[in-house]
Amino acid sequence: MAKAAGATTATRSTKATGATTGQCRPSVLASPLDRTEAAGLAEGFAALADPVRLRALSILAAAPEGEVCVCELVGPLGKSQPTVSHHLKILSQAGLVHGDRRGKWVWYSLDRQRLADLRGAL
Amino acid sequence: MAKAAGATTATRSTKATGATTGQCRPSVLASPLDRTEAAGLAEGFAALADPVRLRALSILAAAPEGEVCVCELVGPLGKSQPTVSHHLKILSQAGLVHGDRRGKWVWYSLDRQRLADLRGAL
DNA sequence: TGAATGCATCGAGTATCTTCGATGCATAGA
DNA sequence: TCTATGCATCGAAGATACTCGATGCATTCA
Repeated sequence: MAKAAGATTATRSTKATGATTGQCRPSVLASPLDRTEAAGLAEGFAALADPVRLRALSILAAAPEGEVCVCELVGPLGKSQPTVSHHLKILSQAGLVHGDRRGKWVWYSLDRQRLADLRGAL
Repeated sequence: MAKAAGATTATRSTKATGATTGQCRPSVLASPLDRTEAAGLAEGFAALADPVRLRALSILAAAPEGEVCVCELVGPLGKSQPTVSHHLKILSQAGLVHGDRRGKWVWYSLDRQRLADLRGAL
């Protein structure tokens, strides 16, 4: 191998990519972004990488009381109840929503802080 | 079916979810978020939903000159050259990076505007 | 022109995701 | 207690995604 052995490498000096940022929260714009931070952020964005989940989030965001039960998501999302439940679980595991059981119903609400954290990573 | 037929539905009135937002750019926080907008945003977030791509973006962001050639990404990312090329293609199709061929090398740079658009959607 | 280098594409293997019907569990009401 | 309803989980089918070795194309240099 002997990669950048000086022979014929491109002329930019992109080595030692200025690791003097001192951030506490991971950010894509912060220099190297180690594997652990990258994996954590990727998990968060993966939760956002589906139209059904994005629409579910938008419905939650637009709910007057800030929460919506599952039965009221099934219709607007146009997916079966198990599918909606599945997506809510993914959003929940990503920390983007929280479910609160009240009687027969489970009310889901947005975690705007978590959303802000992901926004901050960009 | 006859869904919310008044029988035994949850007591929140989350119908007609306040569609008076008048946004021009799609946002998850804007009310219903139609299927087309959701699909577009999901594509963008899908490009961010991989640790290798996030680390590639962070390397580009930290590059002093704002651009890095592929050969300088292979080592730090710890992936094969075809794999790195594959991820760069996905980032490129998502509009997050741009490639500029100069001689033997292709220099990739970040599209910070596109990144800002995705951030704005959150 | 010929050899070498940088990058993209192809093809294949494996893993993960999306979706649904069937089923199970918990709660509410008769 | 028995029945009905809301939601989660299970199991399976089909579609996508990640990864790499092999290969091809373009550029540079001798």
